[in-house]
Amino acid sequence: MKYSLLRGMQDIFSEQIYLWQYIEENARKILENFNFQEIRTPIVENAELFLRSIGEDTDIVEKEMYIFYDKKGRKVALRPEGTASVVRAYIQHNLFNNPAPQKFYYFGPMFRYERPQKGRFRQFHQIGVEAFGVSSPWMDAELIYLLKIFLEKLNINNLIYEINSLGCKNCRPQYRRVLFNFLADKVNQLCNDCQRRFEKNPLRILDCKVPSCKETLKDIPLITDFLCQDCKEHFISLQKELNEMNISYIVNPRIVRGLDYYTRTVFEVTTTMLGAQNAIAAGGRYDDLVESFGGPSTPASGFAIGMERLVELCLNSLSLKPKKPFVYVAYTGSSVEKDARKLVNLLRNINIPTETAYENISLKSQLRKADKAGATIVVIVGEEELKKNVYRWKNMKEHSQGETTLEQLLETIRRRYDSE
RNA sequence: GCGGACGUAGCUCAACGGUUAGAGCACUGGACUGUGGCUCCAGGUGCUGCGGGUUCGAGUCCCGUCGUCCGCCCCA
Repeated sequence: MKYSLLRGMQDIFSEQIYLWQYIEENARKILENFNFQEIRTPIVENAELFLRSIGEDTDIVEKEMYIFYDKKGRKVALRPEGTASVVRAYIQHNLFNNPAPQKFYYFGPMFRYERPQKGRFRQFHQIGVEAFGVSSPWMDAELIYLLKIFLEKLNINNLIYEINSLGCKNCRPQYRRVLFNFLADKVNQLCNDCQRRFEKNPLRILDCKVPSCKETLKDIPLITDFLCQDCKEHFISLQKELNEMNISYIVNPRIVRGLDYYTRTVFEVTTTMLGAQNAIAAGGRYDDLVESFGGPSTPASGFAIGMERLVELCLNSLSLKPKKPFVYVAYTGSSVEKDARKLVNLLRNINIPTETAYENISLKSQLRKADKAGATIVVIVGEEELKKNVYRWKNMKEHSQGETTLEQLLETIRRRYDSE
């Protein structure tokens, strides 16, 4: 083998692709019921777009970005996530002039240069959703509700929904100070990772899993006790609305997200089925991001679902029947090949999935192929039958066969196919 | 970025450092000259991931590299 897949990349085909298509079709249907519109943004963008929105001190920016320079020396990047691009598009096309809310969804590949594991790839895919112009917690609740009915539609249960509020630019700085003071004299009792986090991103210390840190930090101040009045009310309303919608969730004040732009609501949907990569969807509110990119002050909220992880769960929760041809056209020799070709095209033109051998091989082989392909009806275009102006048909499931005229053949196939 | 395991046929896996590397499933053809599945027969089933090294001799031992998996970091 001369060439093989780059590390962390994958080919998606055969059984898996049916799942991908099924998931995408269902996502589209549900998202459009909620009046989200699809948006397609480029995979390559100015690197600064991501560096500034995600945050310079985050892992994504520090070690995971695919950055390179194009022929004009522009610093560009493969997108590591979708929100920044949609925000860019929202501002660039003045979509804030349209009536709020403006709601978008996208499917597509994202790129992060990480060490691959199960459920973690360098090119991975997300279904993303972004809603602009609404600050009401109703929108946050709606996003979580949307996630829930989508995942239920895919028959995935046993998921854990966790929410938190990270406050806003008014209350978070105060919390940071409290946190800093609390941690200042404990730093050298913490694990190496936490000591590093203390310098760079103290919030991350909250979800450290090292037992000794957990012990040292059991009385750590929590953001939820320091929210300003508006943030507190926002968070309480969100919970009320989730209750109304019968969504069971956990308030986890230790959830912090890996991107810096979040404000107020953040949430995660996790599973215990995927090992270390347990997050299957996550998102939150980012009320300051549009303005920080030069747009008008615009509240916004969104989330992303990890396709590969979703597909992994669907392998257990769904069993899809593979796509098969309904009719297989076999023929008995080169003298009737042209007639077979005509029939194949005729069937396809009336939307009957049809397969054939394309080559002059024995009838036995053709029937074998028809069987392997899962065709229900085989039509045999035979020299003897053509002399009588009829086609031979064979029902592979009922083990019956007979001869019939072209019109009757098409009519019967049509009726049988439609009743499947 | 750090630590560990693994890599043999399309797939699942065997082979004490010692002949020409095997089994099942799948695949192709035939028995059946114009009729699938079942059975039987015959067969590609292969640069043992790749490149070096040790050795009389390497699928096996060593080094490098590529890839997969697991844990950490982190994330979807």
